Amino acid sequence: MLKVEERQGGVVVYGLDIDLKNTFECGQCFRWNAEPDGSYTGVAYGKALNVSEIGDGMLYLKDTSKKDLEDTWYYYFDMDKDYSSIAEALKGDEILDKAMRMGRGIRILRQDPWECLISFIISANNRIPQIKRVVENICRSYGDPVDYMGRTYYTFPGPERLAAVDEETLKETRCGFRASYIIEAARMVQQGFDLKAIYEMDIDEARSRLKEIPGVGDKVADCILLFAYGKTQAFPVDVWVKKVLTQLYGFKDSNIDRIRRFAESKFGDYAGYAQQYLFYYMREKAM
DNA sequence: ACCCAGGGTGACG
DNA sequence: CGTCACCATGGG
Repeated sequence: MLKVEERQGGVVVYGLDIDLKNTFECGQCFRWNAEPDGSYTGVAYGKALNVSEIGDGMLYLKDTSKKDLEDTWYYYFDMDKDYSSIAEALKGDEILDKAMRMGRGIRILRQDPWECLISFIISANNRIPQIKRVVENICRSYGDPVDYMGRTYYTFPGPERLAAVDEETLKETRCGFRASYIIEAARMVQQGFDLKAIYEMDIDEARSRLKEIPGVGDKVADCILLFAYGKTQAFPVDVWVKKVLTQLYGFKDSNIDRIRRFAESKFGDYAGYAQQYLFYYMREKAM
C-alpha cells in the first residue's frame, strides 16, 4: 500500500514508480495533454484530473479528494502493481533492457473498456495525433461537460449516445471510414454485448469475443485486452512492433498471429509490458 | 504527386 | 490458409 496524504485540496501519493510523459505519451491513451508547467490534464471514468510529479516518486493529484483516488485513480494508474518485479522478470534481453531504460516509468493504465474499444477502432490505419483529435471531437460533440480548475472538459460519451448518431454526422469528427464501425459497436454494446464479462475470460476467449465487434481485429483486440482489461500477456502487433521483431530480433515472418505467439512465448505473462517498451523505443528512435 | 499511419474487411485464389 | 485493394484523413 502506498502512502497517501491530502494537501492543498489535492492528494499526494508517495513511492509510485511513474514517469508521466512516458506513461501518457507512449500511445496507450489519447486524452491526456501536457500543460506548460509539465503537468498533465486529462479525463477518465467521467472525471477530469491534473497530475504532476513533485519529487522522487511523488505524484500530486490536483483538486482531488481522497475518495476519488480510492474510487478511480488508484485503479486507473494501477498503483498496486510493483514495476520493479516486472523489470526483473524481463531482464536479460539486451534490446528490451535498452527499451526499458528509455521507457522508464511507463505504467500500463487500466482504462475504461468502452472508451478503449472505440479509441482503438479509431486507431486503425491512423496516426496518434489524429486519433487524439478524433477522440477529442467525439467527446466535445457527444460527451458531458465537466468543470475542473476553471475550465470545461468533456467525458467520453456512453454507447447509448453514439448509437443514436447517424454516420454522416459522426464523420464530422473526422473519424473517416471508421464511422460505421463505431456506430455498430455502440449499438452492440447498447443492446447487451457484455464488455464487463470479458474481465473474467481467459485471453483467447476474450480476444475472439472482442473480434465479434466490427472494426476489431487481432491488433485492436490485443490493445483493449492490455490497456483496459489488464491482460498483460496480450501483445499487440502493429507496424512498429513488427519492425522491432524483424529488424532487431531477426524474426522472419509477417504473420501477425505467429509473431504474437513468438512474443508470448518469449516474454511470458509480461509480454504486454515488453510490447509497450519496445513500441515506445522503436517510435522514439525513428523520430 | 506519392507514401504512410498503434488495421480491418471482403474478395479472390 | 495467404494475399491484396480499399477504406477517410492529414502530415511528411
